Formats: sequence, C-alpha cells, structure tokens
Amino acid sequence: MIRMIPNKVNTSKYFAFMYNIALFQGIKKEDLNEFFAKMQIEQYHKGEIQQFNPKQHSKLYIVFKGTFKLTNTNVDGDEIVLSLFSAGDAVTPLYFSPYFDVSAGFIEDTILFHFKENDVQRFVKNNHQFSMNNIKFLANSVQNLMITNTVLQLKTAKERVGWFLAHGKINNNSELPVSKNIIASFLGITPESFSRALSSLKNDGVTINNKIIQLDNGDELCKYCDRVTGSNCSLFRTEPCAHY
Amino acid sequence: MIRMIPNKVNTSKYFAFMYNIALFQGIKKEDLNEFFAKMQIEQYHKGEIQQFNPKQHSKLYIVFKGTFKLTNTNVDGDEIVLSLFSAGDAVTPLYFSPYFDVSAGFIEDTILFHFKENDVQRFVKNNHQFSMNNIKFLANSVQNLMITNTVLQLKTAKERVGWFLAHGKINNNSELPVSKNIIASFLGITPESFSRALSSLKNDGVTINNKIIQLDNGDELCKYCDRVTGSNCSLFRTEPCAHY
DNA sequence: ACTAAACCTTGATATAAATCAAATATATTA
DNA sequence: TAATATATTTGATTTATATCAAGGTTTAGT
Repeated sequence: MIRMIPNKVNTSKYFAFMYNIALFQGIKKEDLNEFFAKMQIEQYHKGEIQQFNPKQHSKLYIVFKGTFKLTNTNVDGDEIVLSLFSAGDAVTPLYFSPYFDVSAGFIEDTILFHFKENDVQRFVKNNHQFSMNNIKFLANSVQNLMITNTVLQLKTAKERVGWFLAHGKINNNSELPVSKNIIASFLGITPESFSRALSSLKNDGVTINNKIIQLDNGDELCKYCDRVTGSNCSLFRTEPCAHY
Repeated sequence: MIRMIPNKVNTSKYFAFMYNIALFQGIKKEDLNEFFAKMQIEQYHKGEIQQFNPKQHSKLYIVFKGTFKLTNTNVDGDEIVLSLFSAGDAVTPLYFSPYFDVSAGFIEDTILFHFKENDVQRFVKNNHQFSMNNIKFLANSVQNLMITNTVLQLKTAKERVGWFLAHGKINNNSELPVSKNIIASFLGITPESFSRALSSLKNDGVTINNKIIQLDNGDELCKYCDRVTGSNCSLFRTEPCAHY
C-alpha cells in the first residue's frame, strides 16, 4: 500500500468526486471542504490483501477507483466474499468489533480515500446532516445484507446467479463486475456450479460474452429479482415483473 | 393488535426498563422522559402476523416482553426467518425501503413500545448522543448480519446448529429461545436436518432436554463459535477456544 | 508474441441435506 | 382430562450441488 498526499490538480478532481457520494449529500460545501482536507489517499495493487484490524483501521473509506472484495476466512481456511466494492462505495470498518476479522482483497489496482476515526467522530458530532447520512447508509447496508441473506437461504444455484445478474442489469451494469469465481464465492456456490447455472440460463435467453450480459428479450431475469432492487427497474410492476 | 395508553403505575415500570436499552444510553433523563412520553404500547397475540409495510410502520420498536421473528416470504411462499427478537431488542423498520416486505410473526404474546417516525427523526436531530447510539446500533446490526451470512455460507447443518447453540450459551441463554423449527428456518435448514444435527451433537456431549442445553464438559461448542461472539466468552483465548 | 499462470468449462462421481412418509411426543383447547 | 393440533423424530429415497479430474480458454508479464 502506498500513501499519497493529493496535489492541487488532484484535489479539485477528488473533491468533485466526493461531492457526489451519498454520505456527503445535503452538507454545505464549506463544511465538506474542511472535512475533506483531512482525507488521505491510499493506493493498493491488484492481489494485495489488507486486514481490517480495527486497531489500525478504525476509519471511513471511500472507493475512488478500482474494486475490492470484503472477505472473511473460516477455521478451515475457506474464504467467503461478504461484499464487493467499487468506485463510489463506502466502507466503515470504523464501526466493526475489534474481533471481527474481515479483510479487503484488491481485485484491481485501487485508490481509496480514508478518514481517521477521530475526524469522522467529530464530523458526526458537529454536523447533523452527516450523522443522518451515516444512519441512512448503515440502514441501507442492513437492508442489503438481509436481502443477501434471503437469497443465500432460499435460492438454488441458478436462482442465485439469476438474482445477481438481475441486480446488475437493473443497476445498469451489463458487465460482470468481477471474475466469475469471485461472484460464485459471494453467492455461496462453487465456480463449477456457477458455470453450470450460466449454461442453463443460456437456454432461457441469457448469454454472457466476455463478461457482457446479453438478454434475448430483456425480461428473462425478471423472475429472479427481489422487490427492493426491482423497485428501481423500468419494468417494475409491468407484466413481466415478478412483483406485478 | 391492541393499542394501549400506559397508566401511571405502568409508566414508571416501562421507563425503568427503557433506561437500560442500549439505544438510550448516555442521554440525559429529562431528554429521555420527554421522548418516552410519546411512546405507544402495542400488544400482540401469539400467532399474529404483522406486515412491516413502511407506510404504516415507519417506526422504532422496542420489545418489552415476548418474542417474535422477522420473516421474509419468497415467491414460492417459503418463509425464511431473518432474525429473532426478544425483550430489550430494538427494530427499526423506520429505515427500510417501502418495497422491502418483511413481516413480524409473533411467537408469544408480545408487548412492543413504539415511536413514530417524526418523533424519532426529531430526537435524532436534536440529540447527538441518540444519533450516535443509532449509528452504533445499526453498525452492530450490519456486523451481526455479516456474521450470519458467513455462517449460512460456510457451515454444514451440524456446524450451523453448533454455532447457534454456542451463541446462546455465551449470551447466557442455556434455553432455546424459540421452537426448533423456527431456529432451523433461521439457520436455513429443515427441521429434520436440525433434529439430526442435534442427535449427532449428542454424541459429542451436547444434550437438549426440554429446550435446556446441557454440556458434559462445557467446551463442546467452542469449535463452532465465531470470533466476535467468542470475545464475550469466559473461555475466550484459553486452550479449548477456537480462537486460541 | 510467447509463456506461465489463472480462470473457466465439462464430465463423472460422491455426498449432505432435502423431501416424503409415518410414528411419536408435546402443547393447546374444550 | 380428553381431544386435537402442532412439533419433533426417525427412516427411506431423491436430488442438487460439492468434489474430483482433465481439458480448454483467457489474462498477465516478460
């Protein structure tokens, strides 16, 4: 990991990016600028793994560029992917227990902005909107994890893959965000099952070429979609929708 | 569901209970009393099901008495248990998406205290400690859900049951909090598999009699324990501990 | 552009847990 | 307390997916 100090050119670029992050919406620019002045930049290389030991990592991170997976390793050494992060996402190991040992595994070269615990705490304390945004952010994480939970308990391998693809499609990612084996691990299945699920979906009109998802009709994934994700879909509550 | 207005005797009992809830720690009693004055009491009977439609239920609930399960039903009609709540727990459907359709299923006669959205929002806005407590509460939920997630992806049926029992043991519940089939659903397995897992655990020295968990040695469940839960265990980092 | 490594697919087989079915135990209600 | 409903256990069978194994493809680095 390399720490950098932003130069002037970068600063304006970085700040412009940060103004659009959900966590910072509705806050006066002068307050944000004061807070952003404290941010540090960390650069990670593909393949690096960073323990989220809260002693060193009681922080707030924003992903500026790149992709990483949040993982947890069990006693047997098996790794599971808890979630995936890319540009614009926020992570708050700030609030994790010191005994919760998750790691960040960098899938691409990645640039993170980070804030130290004290600075975040102070900003939460002094800025009501920021504290509200934190609440919204965390509540949203709770909801997403509950949905993931449902998917993991309920679905067959094919349904899980279908759900993942539907999710991506609705959020306008017609491209797989990471390699198939990482998605498989996130969905709690093996790469082999993932591959077989995809070949079964191919018969239903869902093709993946070079990580690009293509649909024959456009509604092939509707049956796999959850209601919260679906509410952002252009087909929501129209005839093909599962929640019609 | 029955709505009640607390009478004077109840009020002092209820308030005393509420002062101990994590969400209200570190807040001046006068501020709490003002907030608590707005609380309503809802009484539910065993077997009742209540949709958490956020239009009607944009609220904060505290469980005073009883037990309920938060459930989600899929397209096939299968029900999965997302989490279990009992006295002292808090639920904040306040922050759920209107499209996230979870229900509360009451397992015993239950008394909930509830606060309306506007009152909560105002208190969050005016009381910094309360907003911090909300952040902590939600962050803790995030962490617990991530742990549940790991358990659901990683463990065999026996390991899941072992984890659940270890969890209960460490939190001093040597009694199963709900019936076995509800726990099975929470763990994402069938009642049959749950039963077989228990009979396998019996060979390892874990017996369940009338919902009471008994351990021959006391360390039989250590191998199933996660690190965060384990950090509250008297055996943490001693020889039998999985995280030694 | 070449080579090595990482990733993906396909097939054969094994296996854990679901399903189906029936019996037993426990809890609830009249 | 009996009658009924609900929950739990146990056994037999099926099934989805993991595992094992090998071949093919893509990616990354020199």
